[in-house]
Amino acid sequence: MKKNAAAPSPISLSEGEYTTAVLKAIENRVLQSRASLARHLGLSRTTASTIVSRLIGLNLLKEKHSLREGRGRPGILLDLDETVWRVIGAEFHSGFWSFVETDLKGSIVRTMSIKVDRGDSGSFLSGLVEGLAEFSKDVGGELLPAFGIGAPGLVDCDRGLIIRADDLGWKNVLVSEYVEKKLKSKILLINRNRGAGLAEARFGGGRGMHQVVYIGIGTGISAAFIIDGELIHGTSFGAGEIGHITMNKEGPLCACGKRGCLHVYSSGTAMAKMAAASIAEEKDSGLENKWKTGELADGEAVCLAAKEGDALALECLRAASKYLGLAIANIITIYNPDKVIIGGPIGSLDSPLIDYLRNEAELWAMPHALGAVKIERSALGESVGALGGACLVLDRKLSLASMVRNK
Amino acid sequence: MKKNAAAPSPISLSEGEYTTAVLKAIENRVLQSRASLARHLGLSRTTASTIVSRLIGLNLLKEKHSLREGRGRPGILLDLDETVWRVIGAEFHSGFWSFVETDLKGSIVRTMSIKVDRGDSGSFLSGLVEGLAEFSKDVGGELLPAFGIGAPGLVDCDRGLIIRADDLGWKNVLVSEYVEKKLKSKILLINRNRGAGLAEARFGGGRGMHQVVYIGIGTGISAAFIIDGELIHGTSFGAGEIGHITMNKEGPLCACGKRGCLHVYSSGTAMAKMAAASIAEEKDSGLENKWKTGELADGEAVCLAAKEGDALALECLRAASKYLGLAIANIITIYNPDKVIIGGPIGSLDSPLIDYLRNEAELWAMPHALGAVKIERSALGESVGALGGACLVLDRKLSLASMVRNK
DNA sequence: TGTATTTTGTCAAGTTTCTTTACAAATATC
DNA sequence: GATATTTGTAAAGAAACTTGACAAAATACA
Repeated sequence: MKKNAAAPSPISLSEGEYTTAVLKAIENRVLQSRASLARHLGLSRTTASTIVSRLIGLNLLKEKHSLREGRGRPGILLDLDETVWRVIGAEFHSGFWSFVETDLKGSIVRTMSIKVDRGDSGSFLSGLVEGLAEFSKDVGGELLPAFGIGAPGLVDCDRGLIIRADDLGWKNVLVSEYVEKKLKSKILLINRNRGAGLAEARFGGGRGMHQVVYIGIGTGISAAFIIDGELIHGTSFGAGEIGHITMNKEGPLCACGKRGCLHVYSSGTAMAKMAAASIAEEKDSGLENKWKTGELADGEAVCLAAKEGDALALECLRAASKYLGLAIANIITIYNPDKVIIGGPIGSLDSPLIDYLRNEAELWAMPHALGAVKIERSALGESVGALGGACLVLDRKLSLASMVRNK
Repeated sequence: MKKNAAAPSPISLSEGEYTTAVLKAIENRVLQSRASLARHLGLSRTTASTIVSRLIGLNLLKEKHSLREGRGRPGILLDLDETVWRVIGAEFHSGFWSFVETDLKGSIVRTMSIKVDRGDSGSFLSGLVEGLAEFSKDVGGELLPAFGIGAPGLVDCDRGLIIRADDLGWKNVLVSEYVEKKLKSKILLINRNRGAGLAEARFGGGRGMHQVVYIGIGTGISAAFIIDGELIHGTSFGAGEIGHITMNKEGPLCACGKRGCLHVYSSGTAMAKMAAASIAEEKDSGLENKWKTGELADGEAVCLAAKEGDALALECLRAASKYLGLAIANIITIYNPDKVIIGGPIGSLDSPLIDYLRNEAELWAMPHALGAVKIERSALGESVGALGGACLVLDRKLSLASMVRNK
């Protein structure tokens, strides 16, 4: 019988519904012995046992010490097996490719960074291929056969392409297609800020939370919304673009053509401009020296100066917080999350920014929603965007691991 | 063997994973013959056939005419069976309980409305019980044994209680517990505006859409976010409370204690106040007459006057749209929906409001997100909140129907 | 027109998945 | 130390899904 040529791809109900459920339950640290898994998932102990055996066989789970509690025979604790499989994620950021190798628990075991010399999308792609090939050589375990990539710009996750990245001047960069051809390995693409948010929600301060909002502050501002560990993409992969919400219709002109975007008030770029303007008015600041000696006073420099107590820098942060704090307050009111994580190159710095934001948000958010939320600084380090890429691979660990083992 | 007393309720993987999938596929009008269902869900034709037989046996599906297309034997089209089961939903609104009876497709076949004399939560509850008992008598089919209720205020859907309803002065109204005791039937509770949004997303203009935003405009303003037909509740059931986002820190004082909430600019209450103030300044308006003869010029009256071309009323709508349109623009930018539905007692009126809102939103939303969205007026009629309640019952139609048939 | 081709829906038989029943092992309680 | 309780696994049985076969109902083509 010939197969229907025009057949749509089947809606896969995931391989072994219960197997996925068991893995998820253990990841979420809900319950851990075979018997408690069975109760929790409404399965017989026997079935839970056979599923666990299969997962142990795939090196996805392992047994830990016994759980001594209650009356009868103690159960054997189960946990993700972080000793065998390894995952590679990558992120492109300000001219560099960063790579991370993680275990199944999302712990980073190795990193690498390479510079991409030119700014065109071709160099971006070849840099990625070379970096992945190089970085894959020294993997300290078995590699799950996929790479998760955090890319700049508007990303079509389904088709694996960058629809456009305006600051870089790119359009329709077919990342997955190109890299998959070169490396014969599945490529999973995501916007780097959404990836960072996903990583924070899964492995950072958002762990175990219900609705997480990640606010990434760098040269721009971007958000990610994660519900029960799943990212909200939006209809055309644009959910989270808070940098260009309008805070003030009569505000300064933004690069996007509109007036009064959040971006012109609270981004790293905005902070740097504000500092420069103040310095031009010859206010006293530590930044002045650097500025005069030719160093670029970017948003990060302003934050670090603020941390040292520099009055001018503190004023810049306070001004930026007024608008971003209000935006966060409104997001809390609208969306009722249980965690807001402030991250990105600027947001994750140890500066007074987080306190300013919290104060401002507490002033304007609705009490009921405010009572349910915690606003925290990012807990994960530098490579969080690449870790976000790794999350995409980890989502598929069951099918990837069985693919490797069955061939 | 005694059951574990402290056992948490099992995560039911829904009864028959594939059965649910088949029902969903037919609801979404994706595919309709047994064979195409099988392909779509990755099942054998035999299994699809047996599942369909069971669903037909439960009167959830029925066969329609044959599908004549392509080469071979034509498949038999399947559709929801709207002739047997009936669902009852209810909504409380401005002192009235509204009831709807619907079929499995969410079509309203009968309605009823009763007045609740007093404003206390006791009368609210007894009115509901009496209304449900009364309305259930004349059901034109078999009743799915649950009632879906759209209630005012902040609703805990899991526990079936109104946490609080500030405008009514209620706190901790245990709706489900009370009604279930009286009527021996399962009660499913939801906030009436979220219910309305859910109904619009499922059966109104949001049908088949990915991410729907419903904006309900009445005396207050409230939103609902629906992704793939599922409502976003928020961590503490507060998602959607856009009435109290801050539009202007120096704005007028709101009843909530903050300044410049969307509520004080764009709600029905705000429109009415604006109109009254303008009339006090003796501007010319059709409203003036009604106002002077003692009729309350509420937001709906303002909208209707605006529709008739009244200059003063038009000005009120335009002013209200400036803020609400901006809020909608920002929601579009942040959330990237494919449909924004303007509803509620005021939003669903045939007035110029929708055009004003659209114009304003188009001015301020990010082009990429704007290109993906359509802003439309509510398509469903009056009883949309009660229909939202019915949605909750329809979500459980499989288990409810099999419960009835197996006992 | 008649025959070949294609696709659907269903039956019977076979496979896989999950459950039930039973039991040894490991701990707490009395 | 005896009893009660809970865990993990094995063997047999039940349920769910697949395979292969076939009649039925349409189109395509000679």
